[in-house]
Formats: sequence, structure tokens, C-alpha cells
Amino acid sequence: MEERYNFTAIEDKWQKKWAEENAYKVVEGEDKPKYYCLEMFPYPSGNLHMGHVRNYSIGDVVARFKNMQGFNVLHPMGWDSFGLPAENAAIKHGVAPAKWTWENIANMRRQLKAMGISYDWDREVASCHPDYYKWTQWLFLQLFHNGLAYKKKAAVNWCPSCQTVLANEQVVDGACERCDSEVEKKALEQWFFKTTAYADRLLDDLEKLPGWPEKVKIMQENWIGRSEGARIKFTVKETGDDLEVFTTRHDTVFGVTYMILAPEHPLVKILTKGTEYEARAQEFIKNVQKLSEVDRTSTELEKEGIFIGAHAVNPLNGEEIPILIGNYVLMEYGTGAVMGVPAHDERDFKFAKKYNLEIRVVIQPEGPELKVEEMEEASTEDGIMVNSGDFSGLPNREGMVKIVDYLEKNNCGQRQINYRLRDWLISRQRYWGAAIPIVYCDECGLVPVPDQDLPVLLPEDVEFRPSGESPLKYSPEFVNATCPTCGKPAKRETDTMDTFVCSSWYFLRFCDPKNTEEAFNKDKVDYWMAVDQYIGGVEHAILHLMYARFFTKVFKDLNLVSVDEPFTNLLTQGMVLKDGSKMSKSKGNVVSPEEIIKKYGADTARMFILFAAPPERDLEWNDQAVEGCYRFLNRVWRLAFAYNEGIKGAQGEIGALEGADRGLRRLTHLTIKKVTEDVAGRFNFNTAISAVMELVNGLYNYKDKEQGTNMLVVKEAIESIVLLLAPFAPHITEELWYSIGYETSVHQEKWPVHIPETLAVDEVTVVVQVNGKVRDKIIVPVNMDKKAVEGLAKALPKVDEYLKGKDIKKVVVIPNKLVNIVVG
RNA sequence: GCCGAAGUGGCGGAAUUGGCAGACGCAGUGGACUCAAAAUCCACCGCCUUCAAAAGCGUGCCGGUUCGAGUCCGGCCUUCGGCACCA
Repeated sequence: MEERYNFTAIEDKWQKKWAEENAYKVVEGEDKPKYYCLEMFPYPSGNLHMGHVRNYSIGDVVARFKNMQGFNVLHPMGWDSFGLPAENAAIKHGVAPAKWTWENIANMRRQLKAMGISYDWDREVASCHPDYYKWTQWLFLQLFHNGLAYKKKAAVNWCPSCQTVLANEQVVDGACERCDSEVEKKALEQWFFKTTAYADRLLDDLEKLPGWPEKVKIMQENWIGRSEGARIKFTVKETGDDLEVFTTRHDTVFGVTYMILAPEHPLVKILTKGTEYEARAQEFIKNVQKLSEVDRTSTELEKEGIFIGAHAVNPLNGEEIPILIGNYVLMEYGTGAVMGVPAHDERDFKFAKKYNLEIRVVIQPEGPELKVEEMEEASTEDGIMVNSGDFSGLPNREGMVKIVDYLEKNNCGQRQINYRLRDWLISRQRYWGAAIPIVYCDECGLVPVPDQDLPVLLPEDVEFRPSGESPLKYSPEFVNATCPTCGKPAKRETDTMDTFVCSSWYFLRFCDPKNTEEAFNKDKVDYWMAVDQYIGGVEHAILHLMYARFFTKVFKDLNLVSVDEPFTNLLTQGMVLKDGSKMSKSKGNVVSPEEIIKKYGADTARMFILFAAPPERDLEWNDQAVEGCYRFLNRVWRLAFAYNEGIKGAQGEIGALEGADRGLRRLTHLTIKKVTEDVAGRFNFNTAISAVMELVNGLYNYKDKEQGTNMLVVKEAIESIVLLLAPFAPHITEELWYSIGYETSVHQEKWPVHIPETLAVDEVTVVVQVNGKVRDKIIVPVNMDKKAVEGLAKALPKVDEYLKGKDIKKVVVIPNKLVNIVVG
């Protein structure tokens, strides 16, 4: 064994060996319980960043730990390799997206391997590979055949800079989440997945996920935005048209004093056509539509509206009320029309005050009687219904049920549940993505590509224009196809799929990555799924995690998989910060993983990133603290070196121990217990590492004592240190394991288990308090009689001082811990 | 505005069930080794008063429960995250 810790040589050596032996390959059905550990696969931007290092270090600890605990661990890695940056590189530098992507993958694979992560590289997948996207396309067709993929014209989010449409989830504060450009609304024919058909299950099944952070579940709940209410059918007096509204407060329907429509509502045109109101309505609509999405949906926007000359008839009391259009009503939610109840809705109240519309109280809450003249804001509380015909006198919650029953009986409304969630817009007007496998035929219309014609390959001989338009549109050999049904010339769909489609099923492909006959074999998927531990950034809390859940539920319904939730346990890691903010090129605070690995080694990098903070929390990068972890590994190395010969010769059972020997053994087993609990139970790797540091410190203290050394106890301590650190620092521990005489990998060893008897002590330190303040401590035999401890405590001179001249009111004795003497 | 999380030394963080606040690490101070330096090893390291001993104060703020509160309860403040004219 070398005296110096030469991390470069050690890490190279073991990485090569593990690769040669395919050390982390797994197959189904070994005689062990399965464990699927998955980290979110990266977009191959070209270089690993610290967020990746953190993500994959956490995952590797879990995977290696579970492996040592006797599980058959699936731990795969791949590439989310379709996406816009590849195309931008093509436009800017003239490199083909495929070439650019595969080179990036090669580089990042090399960097990942330098981290020594225990991936089964035989299962590597890349979503941009035809072997993969063939099945992405096949899965699209499954959705299509089951009515879950459809095309419609809709007002969609358009990013002018990315030259493509975006899903709702990809718009943040009215801007594109990728490039921050302000998003525009465009009316376009687009492909959608019917996520709304699964809204209730996506919501309800969150309850089946106790292993997910509450925060993420709440975010999804908000995003789905379920609200229960009623759909009520008013009629237009002048034309007899139906005018439906959605409301969650149908108990206030007797308080409706006007009706208000979204500017885009189809009835607006019909009702104003040829009337004196037409011009003013057009003008109003034009002004509203001039506003950006952000301004229009801002709560700051002054509420405005105009009367359009028509009236609606309230089905409950026959009243005629004016119909207006308003800038605060959204066409996309509910029916695009709202009943105005100024007395009991904040927005309606402000609006009615501004335009002098009638305000009528129909719910009287507890307290003084509401008087319209005195009201300064709407009353949204529960109460007793008043001015509500036959429903007057009922508590409003009861009235709600009665009213909706009445509506249903009289055919003028029904119970309705509304969701904020919209269908998932998956079309992208881009090249570097999985082509949507559809052709358009003049004769047969829209025709899906037959399975045997998949994949629809991306043409490589294409030109990228600086306009940013998809070259697929201008590629004749791509666009021109023959109709699969009638054989006549037809045109291919040129939109590609959102990359989130590719990442919504990769965890299934990992179960069976080389299958050429199917997307995945059901038995294999049933063996490995669900993912036992999923690890990634919280930025995917809504997008990826909801889409993946949606796909899994669809596949379950199609009998492709047996689980209905893909990820049993979810860990959302925090960001890696430098100088208080996220590492980014523009801020110039990026620390390169490659440089850190070069300078200190992968083991040090991993140790630091796991030690500096618990995984969910943001982590502040600190170069000096990295050195601290490097020092620690050196301390471990020197200990092993110092005792190397000694422990190789040590043989036999550890007998009865005393003094320092017994103390060291106890510390060893305490550490095993603590590390096991921290890693298995709570993923608190930082405290697990600090516990091992304490054992190392303890061993140094033991070494300094220079009494007789019990080599068996030392051997147990050192072996425990190596085993406990193996998931964290796989290279140095492997080297040390062989150095101290073993001939097989430390990573195939059993995780150590503490021996409870070694933790026993003869004496304990008991704290003595007077009125809750610590005044002294005593060392007493363990489990000493309460009365006896109390007697000893009272007799202490330091304690006695505080007792002098006072009455003892009470004495609390917690065995082996503390005595509290209460005096008055 | 609504929902959620967090607030502990100079810094990252620990305290898992209400029981010695500050484990472990970084930075800092002192010492050993060395001709010297680096590396290493050892010790100290919340604030305040103090030569010292000893005391007092201390987990964002105010109050409460308790023999005892970083931890539980009520009210606030600040920061971060999500949602937001969703009818």
C-alpha cells in the first residue's frame, strides 16, 4: 500500500476495472428483492454541471447502499436528447443537430464515468435515437387510437424567439420558460394530449403517494385546480339563445344583477350584429386584445366593461338582467361567461360600484344585517339565504344542494366540476424532435402512420434557416409521402413532439432498453416498476412529473403496465449556489465539476456535495470546505496505512473489553447504527458523513493513547469506516478494501449491522438542574434508582448553594438523563 | 391576495420522541514538529461583564403551555418557492 493517497491513479484504475467487469450490470429475477433507483436523465448540453453532480451523487449513494443491503438494484442512465439547443447550434454554427448532440453525449458520458457512478451502462438510452423515438411515435399512436391525441384549432402560446408553440406549463409569468421572451397568443391547428380526461385521477391519486414531498403534491393540486360548482343555463331574451355560466356559488343565483361575457365569447358577435352597440363592442374588444397576456390577466388591471344591448333571463326567478362584456372574464375557463353577483363577489362588487349596477344581498352572514348602502366590500362568508324565493331562510351550504337539485330537475343546469388544467399541447414547430407520425391525404384525410412504417425518420440532409423555421417544412423527401390507406401522394405532418413526451416514458424503456419488437416487455416492466426512488430537481414538480404520471395512467388503462403511479418515492434536491445565487454563465459564478475532479478527485467532490447540506436544501458551494473533505479522505487513508500490516495479521473473535478498547468498539457500532439510520431512513447524508468523521477522530484519539492496541478492535473500526463510506466515496474505499487484504469488491460486501450489546455502558452522565438551569453534572451507574440519583444530586455542593433557604417544591428525575430540582 | 417552506455562532449546518443548544466541517487563534515553510498532529473557538473564577444573556419578534421549549400552541415580522381576475 502506498503511503500517499493518489486519487488520480486510484480512480482511473477502478473505473477501468468496473467497466471491464461490467460491475454494475443487472438482470431481472435474481433471488433478491428488486429496487429501482432513478435520477432524472439529463439534457446533453455538453458539460456536466454541479446540479448534475449533486443529483447523481445522491442517486449513487442510494443505489450502492441498497445493493449492499441485498437488493437487486436497477440504476440506469440515459439522455433526454431532443430539444431546441441542438437546433440553435445548427443555425448558429452550422453543425448538424445529430452530430452536435452525439458529441455532447460522448463528452458527458465520459464526465459521468469519471464520477464513478454505479450505472448499468448497457441500459443507456437516448431519446433522439431512432430505436427510442420509434417507440415514442408508437406510443403517440396508442394515444391517438384511443382518442387521447387529437388536433384542434385553439388560441395557443407562441414564443416568437423559439419560433414554436408552448404548453401552458412552459409559460412562466407570461414568458417562455426557456428564453424569457414574452409569449404571444396565436390561433393555430395543434396536436393535444387529453390530460384533462385524467384530471380527477391525477388529483385523487396524489393521496397514494406518501413518499412524495407535500410541497410537490400541493403544487400539482394547485395546477390541476379542481373546483366543484354548477353550470347554469340562462337564456337571451332578445334571441332565445342559451347562455351558460359556471359558478361555484350557485347559492347566490338570486343575487345575479348582470351577466358578463369574455370579449372572445361567440355570442358577442351574434348579439351585437347590426345593432347600435356593434361598433362600441368591436372597439372594446380590440382594446382588450391589444393587451399582452400578462397585462390582461394581471389583478392590477382596472376592470372595465360595456353593455351590449341584450338581456339574459334568470332561470330561477325569471328576472331580466343586462348582458355586458368585460375585460376580466377569460374565455378559456368555464364557459367564458360569468354571472355578476356584486354583493358576494369581490370583483363583481368593484365592477358594479364603478358602473352603478344593482347590488343585492342574498346571503346574510352572522352579525349585523348587511345594508347595500353601507357595504364597502363584498361579503363572501357563509350565512342564511335571503331574497331568494323559496330558498330564503336556508343556510347557504344547504341551499346550494337544493338549488342544484332544482336546476337539474328543471333542465336549466347541472352539477359540474371544472379544472384549471388544460389539455397538453404537444406540437412543436421544430426539427429536432420526434416527428408526429401522421400523414394528410386529400382523399382519406388525416391518417396515422402504420406501426410497420415506424419510425418516421428525421431527414438529415436539411437546411437550417436563420428565420428559425423548422426545416422539415422545406424538406421535400420528408414532406412528400404516400397515403398508407389509398397509396396516393400525401403530405407528412411537419410538427414534432414536445420533448416532455420523450421523457414521459423513459423510465419504462430502461426496464427493457434493447427491445426491437415492443416499446417495452410487460413482464420486465412489471418486475422493475414502480421506480422505488426518483431523484431530481424541484423545477420538474409540475411539468415532467405530471406528464409522466399521465402517461403511466394511460398505459395502465391500455394494459401496457400494471402500476398506476410511476414513482413511489420522490426526492427533490435543492440547487447548487455560489455566492448566494444559482450558478450561471451570465453571473460568472460557475464551478466546473471537471476541474474539481481533476484537482481533488471524484470521491472528494461527491463527499463535499453530500456533506455540505441535506439533499432537499439549497447548497452553497465553498472551495475551502471541499478541501476539508479532501483532508478527511487523507485522514482515512493515513489511518489505514498506519494500521495496514497490523490488521492484516489480526485474526479471531473480539473478547471481553475494557476502557479505551471497549470505548472504540462502542463508537464503531454507534456509528454503524447512526449511518444506517441516516442513509436508509431520512437521506441525511450530511449527518451520516459527520458520524463517520467522528469515528475517524475517535480512532485517532485511540491511536494517540499509546496503551496496548487491540488490533481486532482497530480492524473492526477501520473496516467499518471503509464499508460505511463505500456508497459515498466508491474509489478510495475499493482501494483500501483490497489494501487491507480483501480480494473482492467492497461494493459487493454486505452493509454492516451494529451489535446492540456493544452499545451498553456502565455509567452515564446525568445533568443536574435547579429550576431548569444546569448547575452541575454527575456520573452515576446506568439505570440507577431514581431516589438514589435524586439524593446524589441534592448533595452536590454547587447544587446545594441554590437550594439553601428555599423550599423544594418538586423533583423531576429522567433516568440516565437529568434531574431537575424545582425550588420556590 | 391565497397556499407552502424556512429563519440557530463569522460561515455551511447538527440537535430524529419536549430533556446539557451549537455535533461535524470551514474560517480564525494558540501550540507541537521543522533551520524554515508547507503538510501533519494537539488544544481553544456563541455573546456580554471579567486579570481570572464565577455569573448573566442567547435558536427572527411578542405572548402562552410545561418542572423544562430551537422543538408544542396563539399572534406577528422577514426571506424564498408555487398559484393568482379561475367565476
